[in-house]
Amino acid sequence: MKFDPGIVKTSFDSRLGRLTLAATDRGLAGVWFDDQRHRPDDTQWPEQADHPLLQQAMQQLRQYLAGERHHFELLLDLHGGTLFQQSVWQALLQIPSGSTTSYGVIGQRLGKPKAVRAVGAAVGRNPVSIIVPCHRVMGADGSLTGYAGGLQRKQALLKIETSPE
Amino acid sequence: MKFDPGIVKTSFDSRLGRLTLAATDRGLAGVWFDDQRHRPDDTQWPEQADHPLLQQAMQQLRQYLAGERHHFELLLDLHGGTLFQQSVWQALLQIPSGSTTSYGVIGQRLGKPKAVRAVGAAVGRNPVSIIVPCHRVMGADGSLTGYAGGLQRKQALLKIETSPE
DNA sequence: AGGAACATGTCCGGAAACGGCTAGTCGATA
DNA sequence: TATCGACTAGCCGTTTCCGGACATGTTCCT
Repeated sequence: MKFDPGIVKTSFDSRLGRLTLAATDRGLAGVWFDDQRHRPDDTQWPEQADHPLLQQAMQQLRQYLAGERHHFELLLDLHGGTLFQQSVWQALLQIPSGSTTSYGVIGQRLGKPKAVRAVGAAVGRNPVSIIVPCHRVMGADGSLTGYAGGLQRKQALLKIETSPE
Repeated sequence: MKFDPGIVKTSFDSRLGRLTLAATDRGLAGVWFDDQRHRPDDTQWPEQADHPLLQQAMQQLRQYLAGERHHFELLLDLHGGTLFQQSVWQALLQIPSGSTTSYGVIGQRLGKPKAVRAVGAAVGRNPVSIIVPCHRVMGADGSLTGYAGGLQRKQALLKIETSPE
């Protein structure tokens, strides 16, 4: 995955582990757990903790993880990634908080009912964890399948979203 | 490769095999392992063991191989060889002891980024082994590629240069 | 005079492997 | 029967890997 040269980042510790956020001049481009899979090499990206968008994102994430917020209001930059991946990520944004769907359903919505595994792969490459809700995708039978940040975290996120208050 | 008619030579046994040294009145013109490739026919060259330059070279080589010396102070005569070859050999002299470079990098430095194979060929024709450090050239991926005196020796030389003391 | 061979590196195309899947089958249970 | 678990074979975009073609200066051989 390729990222803008003008990218900047910052990190903070959350209840689910340390998170790193990245932004381009087009919007929020990434949110990764430090130990998750498919994490890009961000060693060359300059740190800029006072970036306004990163500040907003950090605050909204804190609120969300505390159960005080259910959806995000942030400008996203999902330009990295192939066309197919982008369409999958867009589909993820349609899943309302508190509900889930399956890889097959997403494939159907994209008009490629048989590209199920490909959907799985694309979901796994989602660069903006939590905010682009890749954790709301389950197996067709409702089973907790996979998560780049570990099933533990996937379950925790779902629990936050379905908690009564 | 053509050599001066006034050339003289001498030989000695080293830790890495028997070495033959040759000098013209302009400087040290050659250092070859007896079993290496591209070795000139020196049968007609007169032996002159007490030649001062050859004596100095021999001593410095011994010190180097013992790890007691890291760079050489000798007058070199690299007139044999084409213009291109000479430019390559000059480039070799720029590589500091203890570090390495690649054939491609040398090509770029010479302004001929695509003449990589030619560089390889020229490096292989280096007449002054060890002192003109052709052994400090690796493949682009860091692989131990080739050496007229055998990869065994190439590795041994690199090890000497990177040894702590 | 002409062609092959070299101590390489880059690029490109195609083949194969790899997934955060699914639906179907087949026995083994209660 | 009805259900469940284990196993299988398709499905498909992406990534990775491998093989070939090409560029370049010199030498050696015909």
